[in-house]
Amino acid sequence: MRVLIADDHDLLRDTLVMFLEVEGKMETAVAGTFQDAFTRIENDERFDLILLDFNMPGMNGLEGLRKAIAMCGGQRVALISGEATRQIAENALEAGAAGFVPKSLPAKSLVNAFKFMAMREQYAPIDFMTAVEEVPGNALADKLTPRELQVLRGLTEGKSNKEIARDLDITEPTIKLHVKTLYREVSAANRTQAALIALEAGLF
Amino acid sequence: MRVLIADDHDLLRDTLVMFLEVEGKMETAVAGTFQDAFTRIENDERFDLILLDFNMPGMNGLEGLRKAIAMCGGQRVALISGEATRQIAENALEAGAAGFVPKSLPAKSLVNAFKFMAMREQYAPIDFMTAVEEVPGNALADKLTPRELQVLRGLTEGKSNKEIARDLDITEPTIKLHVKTLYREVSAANRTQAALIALEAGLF
DNA sequence: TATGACCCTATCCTTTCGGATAGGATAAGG
DNA sequence: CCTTATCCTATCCGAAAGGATAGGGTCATA
Repeated sequence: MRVLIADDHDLLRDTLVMFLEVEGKMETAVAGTFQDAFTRIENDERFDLILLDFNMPGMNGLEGLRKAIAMCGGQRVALISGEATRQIAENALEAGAAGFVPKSLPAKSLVNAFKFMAMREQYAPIDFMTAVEEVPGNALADKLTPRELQVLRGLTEGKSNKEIARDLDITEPTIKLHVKTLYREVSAANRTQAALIALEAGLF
Repeated sequence: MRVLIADDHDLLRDTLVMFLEVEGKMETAVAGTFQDAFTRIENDERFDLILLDFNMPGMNGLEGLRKAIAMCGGQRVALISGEATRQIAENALEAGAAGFVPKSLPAKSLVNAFKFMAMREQYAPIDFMTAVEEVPGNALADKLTPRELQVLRGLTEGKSNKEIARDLDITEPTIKLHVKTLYREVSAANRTQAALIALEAGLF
């Protein structure tokens, strides 16, 4: 089984390669940037699994994932990340990724996940996908109406009510109302706190 | 040589442990949260090196580092991180850390760095420490006076001018002055943006 | 001793926020 | 049909925030 690992953290890459070769009897190839990975995919023979880091240089989030999936017809492409949210994982799976692997996964599970994905199954750790969903404090997005979420996004961008009003093409008084009710719903005392809380919760 | 590795990414921890034991002939112990690490330090025998992840649960940035250094008298405590900025690394070293290890370091170098730190030397990768320095936008903390930094911290906590004034035991007009000048220095249009910029830059 | 950097206080004024309240329109569901 | 939820508009008012300016104090350094 042949695996390509693309991650800008040499430390993880080096140790992971060693682990996969010893424990999983896998052949490995590595890349440190998206461009690296890209050229390897173009030139080398086929891989049973391609692992792309979400935060690596050139990756540009899900854009890189989509590009990779599109260009290496049929080869399995999975996402790996230490920081990504459940939302991102879901989007990746929707985009046709072979799976999502958080770095909080034990190394042994990783080997199993790899084999699973190479068999053309879609993988994502259940606890990761469900955990965040049912935490009440983090169901933040569900407590807000679509409109309030749009307003909240504006707050997280440091915009004034007037600016948000212009962006959403509604009047400022309306924005103020949404802002006010939104404060209650996320337990914020002012717009800065609301922005911080939203970011903390992984929204946007 | 005995090493404690505290990181919430099982994947890195597992593979790193294996690597260190095989390549570096080191004994390892692990922890997944700051609390875990804390109890291990309290109960276990002494370590030649303790490695703390900057982003792990309970760590709270540099606060956890300081706590660890203070409580395990004489033992070497180093910081590891995949995302931290040069600024954070510098602060860590100033706080008395044995060193700073970015996850972009090759695994082989890591073994050497560990041995180096265990010999009571202070370690930080030169390229990492110099590279970011010449980016003008990231010298953020250096552009602000100590007082302005205190005020900025208040902003990142979503506090009002009045609250900040009470905290720092100075009058509100003074806070407003610092806030205003601070905006110019970090290129913010309002307090929310200032808070976001500060957090983005890795301050606090 | 003089200059400059930093910190503090203060006043004035305008804009923005944030809260309270009172409506109206629409769509979904009992 | 009525209720409820959501989104919209609007006005009023007090409290913050933000900008401009004018001081005074300390301390290090030239």
